Amino acid sequence: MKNRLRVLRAERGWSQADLAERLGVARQSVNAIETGKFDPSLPLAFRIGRLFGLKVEDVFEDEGDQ
Amino acid sequence: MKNRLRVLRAERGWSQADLAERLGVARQSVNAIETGKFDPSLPLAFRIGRLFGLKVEDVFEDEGDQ
DNA sequence: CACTTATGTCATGTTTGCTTGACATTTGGA
DNA sequence: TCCAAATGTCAAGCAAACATGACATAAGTG
Repeated sequence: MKNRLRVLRAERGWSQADLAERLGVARQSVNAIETGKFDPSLPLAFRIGRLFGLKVEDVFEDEGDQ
Repeated sequence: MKNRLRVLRAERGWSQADLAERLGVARQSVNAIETGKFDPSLPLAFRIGRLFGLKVEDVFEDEGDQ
């Protein structure tokens, strides 16, 4: 499950802490998602999509495997 | 987080066990998602969308609250 | 140089997603 | 009516998604 979070965030000039605050999660959670340590929950994925004005599919790319 | 899983499944004449097998999860997990006990993980939400040929947003409806 | 900001990471703990196994209830068909 | 399939639910356990706090490092800026 790859994602474009780092690019989208950088485009807006936000730090990981900025994004975390807007999403209502910890900074470490944003970092972990960006660095691929784990995938967000579905509710969080929806909040991310809503924040960037994108569909979930346009932020996260399913790799089919598993 | 509401979802149309029960309707989509019924349209295809599948039991919860049928759907669970196609998704690679336990029957109880399908039941728990349909009855709103918890939301699926993001990877599982993608598998569900792919199985029904729909976008995640067309299966799950974010209620904004949390 | 000293200081701040951003990022990465580790450790520990709680909550949630999901499992297996079991059992009760409902529903449909023979 | 009897039986089987479908559904709902509970309990116990594991793994993943969070949280908090701490620390290291790199890069910029005064």
